[in-house]
Amino acid sequence: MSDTATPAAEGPRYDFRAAEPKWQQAWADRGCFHVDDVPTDGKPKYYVLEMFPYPSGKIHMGHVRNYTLGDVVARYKRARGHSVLHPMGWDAFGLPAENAARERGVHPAKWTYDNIAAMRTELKRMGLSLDWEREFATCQPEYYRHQQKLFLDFLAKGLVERKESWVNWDPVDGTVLANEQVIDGRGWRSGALVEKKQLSQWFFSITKFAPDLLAALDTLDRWPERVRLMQANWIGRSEGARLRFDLAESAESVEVYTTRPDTLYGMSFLAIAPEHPLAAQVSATDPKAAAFVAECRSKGTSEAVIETGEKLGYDTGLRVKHPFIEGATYPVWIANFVLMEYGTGAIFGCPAHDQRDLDFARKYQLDVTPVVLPPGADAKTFAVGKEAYTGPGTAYNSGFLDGLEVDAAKRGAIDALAKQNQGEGVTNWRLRDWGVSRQRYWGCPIPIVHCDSCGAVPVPDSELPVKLPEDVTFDRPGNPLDHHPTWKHVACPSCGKPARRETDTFDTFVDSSWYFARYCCASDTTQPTARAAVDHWMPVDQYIGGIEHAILHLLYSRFFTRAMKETGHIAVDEPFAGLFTQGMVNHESYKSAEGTWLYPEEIEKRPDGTAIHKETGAPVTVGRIEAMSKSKRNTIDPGEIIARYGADTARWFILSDNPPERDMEWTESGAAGAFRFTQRIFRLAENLPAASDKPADFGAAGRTLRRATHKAIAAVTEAWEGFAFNVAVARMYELANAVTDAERAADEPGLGWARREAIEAMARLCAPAMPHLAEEIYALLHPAAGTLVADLPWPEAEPALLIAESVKIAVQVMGKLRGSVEVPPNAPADSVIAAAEAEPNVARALEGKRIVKRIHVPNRIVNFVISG
RNA sequence: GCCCGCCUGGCGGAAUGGUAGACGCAGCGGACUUAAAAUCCGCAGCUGGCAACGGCGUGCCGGUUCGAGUCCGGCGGUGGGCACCA
Repeated sequence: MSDTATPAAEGPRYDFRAAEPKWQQAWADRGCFHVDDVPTDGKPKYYVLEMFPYPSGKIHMGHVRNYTLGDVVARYKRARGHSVLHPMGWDAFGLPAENAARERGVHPAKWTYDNIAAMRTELKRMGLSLDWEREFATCQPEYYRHQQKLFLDFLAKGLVERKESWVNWDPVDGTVLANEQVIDGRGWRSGALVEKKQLSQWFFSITKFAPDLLAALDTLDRWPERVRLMQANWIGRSEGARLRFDLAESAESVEVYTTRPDTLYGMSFLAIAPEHPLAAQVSATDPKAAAFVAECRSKGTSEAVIETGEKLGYDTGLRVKHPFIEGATYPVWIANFVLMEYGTGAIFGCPAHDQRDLDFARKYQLDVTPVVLPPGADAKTFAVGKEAYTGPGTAYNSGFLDGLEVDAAKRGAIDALAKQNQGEGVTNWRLRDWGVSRQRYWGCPIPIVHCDSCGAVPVPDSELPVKLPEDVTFDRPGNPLDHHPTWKHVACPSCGKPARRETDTFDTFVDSSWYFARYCCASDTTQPTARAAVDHWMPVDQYIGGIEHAILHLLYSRFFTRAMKETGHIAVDEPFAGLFTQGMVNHESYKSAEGTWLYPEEIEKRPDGTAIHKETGAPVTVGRIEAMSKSKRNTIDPGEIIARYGADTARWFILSDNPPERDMEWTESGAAGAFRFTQRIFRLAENLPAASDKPADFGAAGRTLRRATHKAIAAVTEAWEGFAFNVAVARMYELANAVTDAERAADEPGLGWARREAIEAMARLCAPAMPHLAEEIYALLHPAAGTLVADLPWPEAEPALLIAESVKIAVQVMGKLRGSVEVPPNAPADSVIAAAEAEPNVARALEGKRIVKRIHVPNRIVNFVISG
């Protein structure tokens, strides 16, 4: 070592507790991360956005990961010469605030703003390169007044509808859930079993954009393929036919949607959803039918069915006529597997070519007639057993369709139906309109007044915002806005007579469907978006967040952006040009002998991997690694980690563990290892010799180190660029190892200069990940400069130093490695092959064989193909 | 049931079709220390061999190729999304 060793018992040399606040202050003082709404600096723009947090009160490791990833991108792009918009705010409406009000008597607003204050402090400790001047919370009237304006503009454009419809009622949250928000028959937030209930509510007409929302997925080439697939499946385009079946005994008819009109001749029944109007009609006079319908409703959507897999039906006794076969009629069943929300709420059953229909037919002994003959099958012997045939083939047993392939038969059937005026080809979508009415207090009021004379009347722009009243009580279930003694009583804006305010508030997904646009012009109080600013910054160049938002939030935001474009508030169609979905942060879980979950700090790990309870010494079961959750007590508080190791260590470990799109495991030893690294590179910086002029020539050690430095610059740049953040970290460890080697090498002229070069490169390369340490080291190297790393351009590798002095070529015989030879880079093939043949171990393998072929890949490999 | 992803040492993982296991974590051995901590040096896929050197090896089976973790086909496992979607 060229310097005295670290004295014993001395604390960490790099004092992050002093350094981190110091540099955070320096960045703030210089306004490093501020950008103008409409910049005039001529730099290319780059908008980095991480999904804004719900203010629960404390940040968790998922936030640390999310915001670290975003900060790496923001700082890197900034160094690359972009003007970077990197804002932060709060998704501040939502049920937890109301739950807190009900449980603890604290007002939702106070609870929310207190939480925001606490979380802002914690976030600021992370040292993120944010423009805090753009901060807002969606619960501020200054934000939601513009949202109300957007709603009114959408309404005027015909993008909002009020519909009477069956809704999912969450009895615990006392709120309506969109179908998309019901999971296994339970509310996605409350977990309560959902009941069906009919309500009148507001819908955004997202289905009007279904074709475009689907088609435009192809343009999102910087989105993960699987997210695009998930959205495509969710939108669910299908081609089929809508056709009318006439009832045999009356003039009425039933409309059916099918994707397989080619199998009409294989029909054996017609089935309708329990919510279908015809089912209600039958139930009116048939108590058994009524009982069956009631049973289906109380069973909820799917859970019981999933468990039993049983398809249940009730034969109404009604019969329908076949559109093609004169005189043929089929029974009409009410079936629990037919969805009212999809297609027309009625299907025709062709058991031979649909598995569900087949299961149903077998259960109730209905006919199974195959009408599609698989290629090569014999029409006389082909039969359907327990598996429906859904593959390609030729129509048979199908009258005029006989002999046609599936696609041709579909067209033939549709043409015939159209000719008879009984049906037509249609495109069907799985996507449904977005119901946004919520019967709760802590949300954005829907700016509508209900008048007995005029109906639903929009609140005039001049009266916005419709503010939430502050004096509300939570002493009974239901919506406090509805209970409020005066708030809802207003004069009709249209006729002036007494009328009532809409007491529903918006789904909080509305708040998060346009916040990214608002950030661009957060200080403009007059309008939702200032076009010059929004047109400059949008779309978001890199959006980063959890995969759990792959469908709803992203799809709603895509809809909102289109609706805002139609109403003149934005120029783009797509809000997010680039999307990155991060994995979860997991941790081991621990259980005591009594079966209770234990916090990580309550246990002590032993070298063999087992664990004991710290206080009692009792053995502890080390459970599986799973998502951090309060109930499992396997949470790690980022605040404590930052207090103990500093923000840079937390950021570094979270980047280093694994690729950012995968789930990671937070480990104590990994965090400690990251901390050691921060100390190590600081020590390498402290041990540097004094600055000197760049020498004309370097010795062997100096040349080796300089090559390592410039290779690292190239490799880390590529890794940051490609979201291979764990690889970037690995390359910096390699550089640190190279500096350590140089530190230990015999001194030679210029080596000190090379070491300083390496450490300066290290500081600047690691700055996106460890910005405080980077500043500290840079200041150590340039005490008088007064320059911040945050303001420096990105380092460039010298191309000449990326070329190795010699390369090691692997030599294979028949694809098996037999040795290697050291040759100059780009050496001529002849000389490389000659050297390879001469290598002793290779020569032995070649002895007595005939070389059939010599393969030479420059700078990489030689392979001999031999015979005999 | 449908759709998607993933599968590499004890662990996280690296690897434009070209020396599999970089880098880190954990581990082992050593140096320093009265001792510990910290730090530094070294070892480390499995297997045979004293060694030189060999055999096997990226979930399994096959294919393409001079050469496959990587490309293709099939199978298995695992994780996720959606789900009676007609």
